[in-house]
Amino acid sequence: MRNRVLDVAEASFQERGYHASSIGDLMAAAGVTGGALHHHFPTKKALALAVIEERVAAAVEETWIAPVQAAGSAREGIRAVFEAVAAELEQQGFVRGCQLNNLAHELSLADPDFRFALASIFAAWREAIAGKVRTDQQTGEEQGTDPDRFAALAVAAYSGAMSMAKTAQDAGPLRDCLAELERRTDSAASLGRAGAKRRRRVLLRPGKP
Amino acid sequence: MRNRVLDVAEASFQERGYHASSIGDLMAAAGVTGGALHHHFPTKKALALAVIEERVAAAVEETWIAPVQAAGSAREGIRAVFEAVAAELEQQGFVRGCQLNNLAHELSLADPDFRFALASIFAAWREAIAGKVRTDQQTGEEQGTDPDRFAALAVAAYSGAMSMAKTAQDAGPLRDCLAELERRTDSAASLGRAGAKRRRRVLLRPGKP
DNA sequence: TGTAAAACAGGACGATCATCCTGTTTTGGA
DNA sequence: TCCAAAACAGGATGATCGTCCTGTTTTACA
Repeated sequence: MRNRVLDVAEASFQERGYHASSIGDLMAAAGVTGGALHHHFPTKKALALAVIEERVAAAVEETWIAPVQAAGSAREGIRAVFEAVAAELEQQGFVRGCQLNNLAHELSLADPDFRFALASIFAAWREAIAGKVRTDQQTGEEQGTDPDRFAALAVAAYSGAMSMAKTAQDAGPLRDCLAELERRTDSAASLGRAGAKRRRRVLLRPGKP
Repeated sequence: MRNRVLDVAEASFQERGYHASSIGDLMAAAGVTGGALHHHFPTKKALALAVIEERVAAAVEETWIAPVQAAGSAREGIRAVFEAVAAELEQQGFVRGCQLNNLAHELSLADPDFRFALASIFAAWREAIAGKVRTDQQTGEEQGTDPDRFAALAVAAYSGAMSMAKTAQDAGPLRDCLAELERRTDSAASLGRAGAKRRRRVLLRPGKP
């Protein structure tokens, strides 16, 4: 029951945002009475904090941290995630945006507790990438790379690309940013590999809302 | 009077967001009665649309488009904007975030009218940078650069860095991303210029909220 | 099996929200 | 000067919000 509430809250917060998600809507969607919800989550803030700490953090872990750590290198991991997310968005035909960024924009200034919880997820995300770069460096790669700065750009590029993709309802910005990151990587590594063909721009069909 | 309403709405939307800004609060802050506000803006949506089209678009024009077009090159313009914004944030000691991104996250999925208005601002922003790159290319520079992809990455990196800066209340991500973008630029251009010294991390004092 | 705590039901509560209404004042052109 | 339109005043209204309250049921353990 508690998990059913978290399920619908997670989905509603991502699609409608925190303030636009009313407790009544969540109760109806989860099939839960007021008393039950109030028992597990005394306030709406408590519910949102649980969503952030239990669901958003897990989503970042699943879609970013684990794949990057499992990849052959930080750069390969980043490319894999960008491509996987872009492909998923194009397949489902709708861009809901990044859960972490959506809530970060709406709640960071609303309450310090929200901000701290969200900031720690950002920090873990960045640190996972930076740590992977440091691992790569032990094999002689990425010698000229500052791990923290590299991680900051990777996270920022993804977050910003998702923001554009959500607004345009088009996964194009993700593919553009990945291509530009890789082109620069190629040049920096002096590989001189020919740039990829110009991708076709996929216009997504509008989704549910 | 109409402008006074737009002033407080613009500020409140950026600091608290759309849904958390009540008409009553805006009326009190602007010193405007309900009748006056309803005369100029029949609905809250109409008010937000006016803020987006008249104020947010102007803010992007002022802080990004004009400086980039006035700069010696696209890369110089981008660096100037990143540094100017980072310096401003550190000086005022508080990160309110990017107006466009804040509203884009909260409103893109809420209403198609909002989404279209926000998407056109993103498009103008990207096109201004891409256009500057094309101008640079006429002088022989940036031959290997795809203007649209380059612009996408610049906008995404800024948007994402601002998102992190807002959540961390620290301008560091902006400086990190700029440094990483420039390092890659240096390598790509084979200039071999020594990387900038590691910047000091400025922890901003908490602001008003 | 007995029992205390946890989990859940379902409605009540005051506050706040966005909108709309009927008037009054101000403005600008004839 | 006249007058119609725009600008503004200020309260009314119904809906919806988040929270809380009093009971009932289920669970876990001794």
